[in-house]
Amino acid sequence: MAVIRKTKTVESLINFFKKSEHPVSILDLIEKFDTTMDKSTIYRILERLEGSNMIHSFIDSDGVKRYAQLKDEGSSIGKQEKHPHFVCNDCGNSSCLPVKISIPSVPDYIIESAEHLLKGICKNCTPQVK
Amino acid sequence: MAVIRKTKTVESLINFFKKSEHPVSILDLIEKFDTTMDKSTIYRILERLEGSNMIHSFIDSDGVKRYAQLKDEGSSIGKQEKHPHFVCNDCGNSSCLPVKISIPSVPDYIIESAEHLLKGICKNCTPQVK
DNA sequence: GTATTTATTGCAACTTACTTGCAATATTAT
DNA sequence: ATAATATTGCAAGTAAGTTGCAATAAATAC
Ligand SMILES: [Mn+2]
Ligand SMILES: [Mn+2]
Ligand SMILES: [Zn+2]
Ligand SMILES: [Zn+2]
Repeated sequence: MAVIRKTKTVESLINFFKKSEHPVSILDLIEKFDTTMDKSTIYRILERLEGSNMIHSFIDSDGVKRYAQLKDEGSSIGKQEKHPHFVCNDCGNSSCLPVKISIPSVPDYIIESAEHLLKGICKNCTPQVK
Repeated sequence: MAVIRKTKTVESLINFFKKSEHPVSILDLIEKFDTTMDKSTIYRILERLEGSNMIHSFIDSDGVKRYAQLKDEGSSIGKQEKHPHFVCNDCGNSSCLPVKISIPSVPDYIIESAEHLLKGICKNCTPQVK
């Protein structure tokens, strides 16, 4: 993986990820940076950022790839090489989950890694008792 | 969901799934039935078969949807509403796994369902001791 | 600083998975 | 057999993602 130059477009994207609450799809980004950068640039930058582990991605249940920042030291999730992801059935937002899911051993298969997508209701969408 | 008519194309696909060892992508099917049916027909039939629970699908780690038959009564996996899937890093074949993965409870989230994609080496690709 | 090297960008053209409208056809119901 | 309607093939369309290339901007060497 080649050097990543600190161009304006790269910095905008990095800043965006620093502030972002939830993983976003490429189309979200293309729309958001509509006037500022070309979609091919966005595709290429995301590829580089992921390749150099500054962001990570997962595949949503409809096959859409979503990108999220790699949180920094302080964050509990930052350390985890791999973590499950969550998609809210209500608002559609997704999240990185700071939990570990254990895999049972499966006869005839050697499991090397796993991807988990949990679905349900996020905190924002949960009816609250006042 | 409307009635599913037993047309030649539908029967071909059902037969194919009955014999199939592994889940297949739509593109696999389009190629396989290249001369026999139109791709739009394949898309539409798969939709109907899945809608009436005769097949099921999952999303591969590269976002590709793969379809597999719903096994019949005898099969251990047939009964399971939900099961994890496996993709071999070596041969690329995928499988339905007849195991249950337990989900830890996650604070602030209500988990309603989960999709698991395990990756590793399948039996065929495992070096065997003679 | 200036010159040099090379990564990155925007643009337009392209590829391709997937969708859609519609008229013709095949199933199913009567 | 007739009528009703689900399904099909085809051709055209949509849109996500890719690519080549010349212009530009970063990083590096001087
Ligand atoms: Mn994550
Ligand atoms: Mn399965
Ligand atoms: Zn929500
Ligand atoms: Zn294998």
